[in-house]
Amino acid sequence: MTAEGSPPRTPTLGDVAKVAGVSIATASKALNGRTEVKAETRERVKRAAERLSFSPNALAQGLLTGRSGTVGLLTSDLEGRFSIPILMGAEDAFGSGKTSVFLCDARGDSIREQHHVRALLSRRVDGLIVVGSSTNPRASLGPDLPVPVVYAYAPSDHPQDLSLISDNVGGGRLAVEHLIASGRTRIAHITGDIDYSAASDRALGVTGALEAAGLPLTGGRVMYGSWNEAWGRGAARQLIERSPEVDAIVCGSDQIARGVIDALHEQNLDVPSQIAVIGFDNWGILATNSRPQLTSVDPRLEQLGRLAAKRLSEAIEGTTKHGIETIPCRVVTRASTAPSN
Amino acid sequence: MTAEGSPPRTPTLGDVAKVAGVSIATASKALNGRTEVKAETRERVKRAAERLSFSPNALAQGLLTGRSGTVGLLTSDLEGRFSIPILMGAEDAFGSGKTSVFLCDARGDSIREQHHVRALLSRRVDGLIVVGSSTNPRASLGPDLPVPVVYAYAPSDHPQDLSLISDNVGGGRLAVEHLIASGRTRIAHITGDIDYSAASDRALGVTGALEAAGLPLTGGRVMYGSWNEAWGRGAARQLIERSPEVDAIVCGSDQIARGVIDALHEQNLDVPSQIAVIGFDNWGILATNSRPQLTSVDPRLEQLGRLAAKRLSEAIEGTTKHGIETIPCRVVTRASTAPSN
DNA sequence: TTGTATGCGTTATCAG
DNA sequence: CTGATAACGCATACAA
Repeated sequence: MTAEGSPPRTPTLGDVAKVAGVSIATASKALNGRTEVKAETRERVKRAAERLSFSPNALAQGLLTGRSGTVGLLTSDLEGRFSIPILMGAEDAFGSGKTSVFLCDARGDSIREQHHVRALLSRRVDGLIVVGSSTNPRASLGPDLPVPVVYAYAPSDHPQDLSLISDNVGGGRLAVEHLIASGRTRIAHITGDIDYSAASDRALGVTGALEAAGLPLTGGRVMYGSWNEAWGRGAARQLIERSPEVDAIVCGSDQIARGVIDALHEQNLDVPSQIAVIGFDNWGILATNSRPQLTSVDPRLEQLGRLAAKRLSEAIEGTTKHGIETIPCRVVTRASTAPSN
Repeated sequence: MTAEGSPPRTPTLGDVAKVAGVSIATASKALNGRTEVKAETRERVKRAAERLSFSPNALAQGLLTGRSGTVGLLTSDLEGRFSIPILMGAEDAFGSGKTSVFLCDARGDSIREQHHVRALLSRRVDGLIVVGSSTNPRASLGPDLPVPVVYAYAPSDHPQDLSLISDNVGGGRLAVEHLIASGRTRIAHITGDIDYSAASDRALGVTGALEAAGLPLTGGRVMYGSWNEAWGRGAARQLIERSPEVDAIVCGSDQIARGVIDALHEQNLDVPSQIAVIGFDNWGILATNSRPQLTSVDPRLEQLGRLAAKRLSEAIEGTTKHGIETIPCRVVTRASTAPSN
């Protein structure tokens, strides 16, 4: 029982000092591992802190040091499957250290975004990560923010900003190279909305790799459409009708790939023995539930998030980069592209 | 050009006061809408603040008031599809107001969780939301935290805590009632791992509603298995073999439902004219890409998140609740359960 | 080696 | 109506 109904505030450094029988300054030095403190005293202070379950007030520390140890993560569509892995990677890269992440979802509304930026700045975040909802460039937050900003997934439209994106052209190329290595030569490409750079960039990689290998694009042209299964089904049917010789299909997304596989099954075409299918995104829940399981190009979004955290930390420390930095994709091989023989 | 190489610090209230030609105290009152300020003075201060793009230092405010205006959101599996909508709902419910959300992912590791809790407490969050990764009860953070805690999705195992969950029993009931209303009478139930209360609770609702309607459970027993498409396919095949009279299947998840529909198509059974299928979770990407589109029981996770934010705010204001609070599910009707005639 | 004093940016109290 | 001044909790320069 404590002496006189003392209010159960959360303990301060002063409380620790009192218990340890030292001054606040000494307590501070002891807990922060400064050398100018007798070992025995340090022990006493540490025990006192332990006993009170003292935890330093980060607000006070931040006020004093000018560093809050927090960053803002501004996303445009949490429900979208792209933000999440990036967010996880970033949170992870920061998490274990001493910086915490404020999460803000602007719902694609720029007013709300401004609102969030203001709130974040008011909380004196040390930096900002802006995660876009598509691969298309997005409006810059502007050059005159008081803290560094890193853009991930959707690059900023301002070249002076630092943007981190995965290499979609390279991803398309990887897909084709993987299929060729699996013995395929009559390769078609079914993808999403042409207005998305994710579609056009991947297509660029696909056609480029085919050219480099001296192979034609089966079907004669890239089949642009929508990012969903229905388009995958429809496009696959068209393709089979017009180019029955096709032996592999690069799909612009895993959803499209699911639709494609569905349609091929309907036509009694076996995957992969007759036609190989490779998706894009490596979205686990789709790829592993597919029958057969779906080989897919992985844009490594989590790694993108990690890199964003890293670059932001560097910028906070003073080392600023500019322009667009790209990270390579990789192919995750599953059953849908097994060699046909 | 500023007078003499003045350092471009972020402006403080003092700077605003100086520009406006008033004292700091007056500036504070003017900006905070206190009445004891001449209208003309207030205008002058506001313009000065505007001109300097002044934003009050939330750290200082928090230090003074003892309220940081932040909460911690502790999740166990960000990649899981359940945390995200809850997180969105919570972020949304707080977001527009004056409280910001710290996001922490413990990756299901209780050590990491403790670590995060400590960090959050150090940042003087005003409260905590703990989002579980399954519907099964999880370990309480304990009764002696200095801030209120609300558990969402996974209830705490400590009855004194407040837990918010969706009504899975009711959801199972709703599914059956929906099918009966659509003219189905020979209803089976294929669901996930029996060790998940999500499975057993929903099954309870299904069997309860059937009994109440005087109908048998087609297939004779609840078919427990795994939460994936493969099990849906396998179970559906078994079911058709053993109980070909079945005219509707309640699935424990949308993934299972996708597998079920897939298997039915393989057997040339039409959905919904011959067999209706209803899923659970209302996971958009699965439900709307299914063919036919999938009717599903929506656990309203986003609303769960909103409620969590609301309850936490109330608790922060001093009104604490205990025990388990349940929110009702709802059926989202799509093509897969259209009446057969 | 330890303690005292100062200030970080704000708000609230009180005196002018 | 306005302006000094004292906190809030902590880290440091400096004095002892």
